[in-house]
Amino acid sequence: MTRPTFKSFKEEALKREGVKKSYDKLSAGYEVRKQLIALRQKAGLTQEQMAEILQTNKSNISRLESVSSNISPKLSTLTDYAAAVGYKLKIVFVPDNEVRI
Amino acid sequence: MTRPTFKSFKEEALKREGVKKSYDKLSAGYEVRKQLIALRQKAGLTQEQMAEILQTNKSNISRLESVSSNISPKLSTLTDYAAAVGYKLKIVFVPDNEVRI
DNA sequence: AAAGAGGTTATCACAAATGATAACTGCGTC
DNA sequence: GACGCAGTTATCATTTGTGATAACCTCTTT
Repeated sequence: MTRPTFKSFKEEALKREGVKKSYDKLSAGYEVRKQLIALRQKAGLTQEQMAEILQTNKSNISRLESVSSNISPKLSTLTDYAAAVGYKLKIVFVPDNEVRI
Repeated sequence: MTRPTFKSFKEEALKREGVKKSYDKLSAGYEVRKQLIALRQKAGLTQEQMAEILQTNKSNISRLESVSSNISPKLSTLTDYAAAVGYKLKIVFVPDNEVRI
């Protein structure tokens, strides 16, 4: 065998992609939404008040927080939301060493 | 004074928003892009190889990584990118206790 | 039971991110 | 200098997130 180069790397990558595509988008999104709700509630705000601060409508806040929503928000949307309650966003990339069955 | 309620909270929030709007979008985006590039390079991949894994084109990868780009990527875009190099995304909300002049 | 508060869902219009193609730069190599 | 490699930039088409409005649901209160 040659040393691990692009071809093998790509296969591994695609394996990850394939297995986790739907799962990831759901879980990542799910976690974020839970955090959004928690942040807002900790600040003691309603969706409507949140909407007022962010100069939008409560329905949009609801959609953003909604777990069943399968939209993938923009980074700036999350940043704005966080800023509205006095937080900032930190994006961390963690190695994905999970065992695949 | 009454206890701190929505009105005062909103004023503070808007202050944060106003001061940091442009700054935040730049800095947050800037940091992320630097991380993206670092991740890809650590994996020893070119933009073109990255594009192949993600089944897109190298120009799109370049745009995503480009610091001068003022787009705000979708969460799923970052997640996919990270997954391609064996990482997952963790989004942390940190209190923004910075001193404002 | 009527009214209000808090949240959800549907829909439409609009803005913005992404996909795709092509042309270009800079750089090293032959 | 021609060639290939890595990355950039511009442009257009398409997809998708977001803004806005309205109707609805569930509690709670009166």
